[in-house]
Amino acid sequence: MTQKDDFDLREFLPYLLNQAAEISSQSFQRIYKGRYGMLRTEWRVLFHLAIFERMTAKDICEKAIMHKTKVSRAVQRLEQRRYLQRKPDEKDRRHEWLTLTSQGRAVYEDLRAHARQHDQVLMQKLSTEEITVLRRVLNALSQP
Amino acid sequence: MTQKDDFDLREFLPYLLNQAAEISSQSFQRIYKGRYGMLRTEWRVLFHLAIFERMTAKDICEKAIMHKTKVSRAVQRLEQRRYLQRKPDEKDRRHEWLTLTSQGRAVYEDLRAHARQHDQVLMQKLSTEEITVLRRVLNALSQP
DNA sequence: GGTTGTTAGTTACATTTTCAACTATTACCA
DNA sequence: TGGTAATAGTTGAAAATGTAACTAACAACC
Repeated sequence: MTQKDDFDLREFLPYLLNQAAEISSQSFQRIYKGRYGMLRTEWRVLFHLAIFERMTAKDICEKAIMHKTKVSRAVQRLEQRRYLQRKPDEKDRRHEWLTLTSQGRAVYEDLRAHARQHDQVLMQKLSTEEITVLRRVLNALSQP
Repeated sequence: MTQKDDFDLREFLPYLLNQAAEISSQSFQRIYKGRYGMLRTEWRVLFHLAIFERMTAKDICEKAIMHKTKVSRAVQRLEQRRYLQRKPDEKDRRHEWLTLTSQGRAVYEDLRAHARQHDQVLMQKLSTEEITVLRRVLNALSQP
């Protein structure tokens, strides 16, 4: 098993990004899955609602770059657990406004604390300059 | 939909990494899916075999950080399409050595050309220094 | 030599995700 | 006004993934 081809996977950005994303997600998954039995789609929706306070499912799709069926199902499950509420828009009843309940907000605050801690650990592998560059670059790459 | 919380998702690394990985993967996915109906697991296995020439499924699991069932199924599908061959190890028949067929290699070469081109496009968004840092950092984060 | 443990890989089943079709509501425009 | 198009969101079936249990082959130890 010696390398033959001159193409180096470790330079191919989609591959590298996936690898890093996968690994950094796994440890955080243990937290939200272990504590609340949540899925990745669910914590993402929860976090967006906590941060933006009031959004429609469409808003979340765009911000989080998630497909609408994923969002729809995550919202359903969060609603079942009483982490969020829906209110149809009065003027355009195709829209539903989503907000967290106080219970949902409590879960968020707990997870946020863990997220911060989790990030600290990851960042210990990096210099402050690397962190700055990384964040800037990832944000740039996230604009499609 | 205005931001309320002081926690910025755009600083949370697992989130950022996922977002960037997702977007950068999508355009490449169009290529391998569109041209060969392949899945992400499959192009990854194909690329590993092309680069390392001869590996067992276990080797691929380790290099690519993929679960063995994913690898097992990707190998099955690649075999069905005659992209790879299996040969049981003579000395230890629990191992199977995997190699690409010439057909598999041709597919790889085609995809590799697209991968390079795809990477060029991504990198146009970044400076050479950012690219260097990004690769280094992603490799560091990929070590679990 | 036979029992127990380990390893490589597969399979079965449950959970998630994807894709396409669907409903309900509003917008557009002749 | 009426008819078509567009939009927000949901649902069902198919595909993919994750988890755990499984087989087959070898190792180690008594």
